[in-house]
Amino acid sequence: MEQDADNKGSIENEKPADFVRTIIKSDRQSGKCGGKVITRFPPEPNGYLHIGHAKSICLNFGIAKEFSGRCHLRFDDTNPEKEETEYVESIKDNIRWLGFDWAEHLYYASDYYEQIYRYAILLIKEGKAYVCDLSPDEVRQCRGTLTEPGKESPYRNRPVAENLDLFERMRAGEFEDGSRVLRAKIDMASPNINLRDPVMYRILRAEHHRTGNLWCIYPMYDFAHPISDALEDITHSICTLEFEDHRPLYDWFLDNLPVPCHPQQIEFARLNLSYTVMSKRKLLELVEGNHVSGWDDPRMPTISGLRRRGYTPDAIRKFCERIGVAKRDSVIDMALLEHTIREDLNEKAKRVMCVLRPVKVIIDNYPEDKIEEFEIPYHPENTSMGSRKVLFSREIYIEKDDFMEEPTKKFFRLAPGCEVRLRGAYFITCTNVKKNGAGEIVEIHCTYDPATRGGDAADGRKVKGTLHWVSASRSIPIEVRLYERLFTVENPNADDFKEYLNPNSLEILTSMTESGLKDAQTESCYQFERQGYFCADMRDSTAGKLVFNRTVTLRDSWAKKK
RNA sequence: UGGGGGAUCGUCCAAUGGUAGGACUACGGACUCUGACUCCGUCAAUCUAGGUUCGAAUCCUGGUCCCUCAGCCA
Repeated sequence: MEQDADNKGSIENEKPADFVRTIIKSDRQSGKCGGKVITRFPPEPNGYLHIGHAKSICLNFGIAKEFSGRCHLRFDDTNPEKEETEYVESIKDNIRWLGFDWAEHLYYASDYYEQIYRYAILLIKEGKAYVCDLSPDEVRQCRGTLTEPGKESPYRNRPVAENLDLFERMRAGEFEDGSRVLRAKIDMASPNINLRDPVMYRILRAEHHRTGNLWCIYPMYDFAHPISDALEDITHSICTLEFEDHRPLYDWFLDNLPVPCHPQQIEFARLNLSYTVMSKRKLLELVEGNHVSGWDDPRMPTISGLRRRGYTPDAIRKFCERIGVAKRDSVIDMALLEHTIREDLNEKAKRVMCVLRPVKVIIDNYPEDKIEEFEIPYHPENTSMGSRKVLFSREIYIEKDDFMEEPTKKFFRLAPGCEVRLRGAYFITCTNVKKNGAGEIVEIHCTYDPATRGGDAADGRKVKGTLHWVSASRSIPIEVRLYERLFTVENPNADDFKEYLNPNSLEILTSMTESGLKDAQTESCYQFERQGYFCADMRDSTAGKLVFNRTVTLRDSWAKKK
């Protein structure tokens, strides 16, 4: 029994399993479903996937892998009014990009329409479903409230033959949209409102993204979902907490239908992240209200947005692993996501120098037409990443923030009379500054020490500060997009959430970087030293002008001191 | 005020009757050709009141608070 075909990626002996894995483990031990584990990720193709979906994807695909099972991708496309092919394509892309593979197990609830219909007929024949002619409004009124039971529909006890006839004519298109529904005959007095004769089918003349105009009746989620799961031989149907109340209905349908198996529904708490919103409705509003540039705006918590921002699949998967899975409502600190991407990129990203907000430095004792070449490693801790050549000249740019005319006590960057190191090049000392009429510094004058070539002093003297720099004449301009959190408050999940939009969530700069970066591939990530991690934008970069998105800043303990 | 869930450091997750532990954050410090990374350290929690027990975050009873459900959405 305990043979280890299931060892690869197995978690069975590792750190404490979450409650879902604990259930699955014990199901396997008891031999339930023959020890098989088949999960599914069932998105509705009515929007883009976000990091919350990534949690579910990692859970479902992760479990399948760990238990040597499989995970299906199934589009839950039972509402043609909202669903589009554009969304199914983006969803597939996102899942593949995250590193998961559904192999040949790609399904659509719409593939099961005929079977679902036959099951409905079966329920009618057994007197467990009926056609109801009440209007939507009347249905609502009869449903009762949280504290009062509902009233039975006057159509509840229609003869089977009449129900059969009516339902077939519903399918045939004889009735108007909304004029009738098929309902399960369960219990109008149930304290669980989902059991008060829920609607199974509605009449809806809308073109479906896959079935076109073949159908004018569509099954509801509650009816289609358990059947779809069962038809696919799903063993564990993992969903979010709000479906907990639906589980008795899920089970009722499966118990009353001759389905091949009865999957177990397990609910977990959805992901919430601080400083952002996660509901599709709110994200859609941001897109449609042009508060962001689209679903893939780098400020969006969508998979596409995170990708454009420079997040890696590895980091997202790691993040999902770290946040855990439980049943209590929670809000994950955005700082954890940021920590995870820093950790990943620290290892992977090549270091280069880019001066975000340039100010000119003139090295007065450096020959006017001399150009030197310095070979600087791409990564201080990983020589296998190689190195690049950086050109040095008499006039360079440094960061505006790296100079203070009247330095504060702990400031150990450039200031009049102070010596600093230019990364990989020379020590320089500031002699004086030139200002314009408005009092702004336009030139910083320095001298360099030829005996510090390469960045180390022959006499062993130390400097406290090391600055990044770029040759004024041999650097290239790039567009840099500095992103910050989308919202100004930790929890913007109120109706007026747009009031909390951060007006400074995007700042666009023209910056100067090493000329070698002109060949940067889109989506490649770099660390701009002392600034942060940046990623060549996959959409707006052109041959003439590269655009870099700031993925995340470096931790900055200096900024905190200030 | 019906039903279904949930309450552990500031935040997330563990501990399943036997020393409340880890991660993130924050704050110190060491190191440093990135004020990064790394390393070390500090602060910090069992919703509440009873009960069972040698022993309770865990079991029992009462209370409190939070989430969720009244779509022909999923």
